Amino acid sequence: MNALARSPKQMGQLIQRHRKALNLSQSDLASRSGVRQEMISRIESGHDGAKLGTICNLLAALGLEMTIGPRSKSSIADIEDIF
Amino acid sequence: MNALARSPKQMGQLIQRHRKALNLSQSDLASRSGVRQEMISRIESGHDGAKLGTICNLLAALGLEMTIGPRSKSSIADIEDIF
DNA sequence: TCAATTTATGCCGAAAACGGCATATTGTCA
DNA sequence: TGACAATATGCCGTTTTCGGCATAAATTGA
Repeated sequence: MNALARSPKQMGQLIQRHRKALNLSQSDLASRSGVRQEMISRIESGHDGAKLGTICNLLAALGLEMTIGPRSKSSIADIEDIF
Repeated sequence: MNALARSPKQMGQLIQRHRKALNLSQSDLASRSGVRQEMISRIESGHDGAKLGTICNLLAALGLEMTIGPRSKSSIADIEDIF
């Protein structure tokens, strides 16, 4: 299922969600991705300003990928984010 | 149409493609997004290490959005990038 | 309850982003 | 060919990332 990530904050939430879905600790993800546990913590908690390369490394380590498309369809992900 | 962006380089190419599709100059996009023309130039030409927030601003100004999903389907975007 | 694990936070230093400005390079069109 | 627009590159100063290490706070399980 694809989820929206319009802001660094949403991106952090998605990374956390998928990490937990894989039953990985931040340290596990850290050793897989090369990104340190402390940074993962900061990124997941909405920390603005992570580098795109860092995010790409995390997503790859989680078996995820980014796609770009027209901004329109209000998907289920939007509604989930409200609550 | 949704396109893959697994790396900062791919992301830059996509931003450039969509900017041109809208007939915008880098300066036009700069004033819309708050990101300076010089940075847009560097990002479009594969500049590693832009901040996620900067990318989000550019995408929003282009009417685009990011989605995150499982890494699997080799889409047309992959094949395009080979050539 | 208590210990172990997990997550969050603080500080340091090196490297880099980014705003800002200047200017070189390239592209376009008359 | 010449003028103008668009894009690329260089430098400076401030801010921030990020690696690295330490440790506090929170969570989990026995």
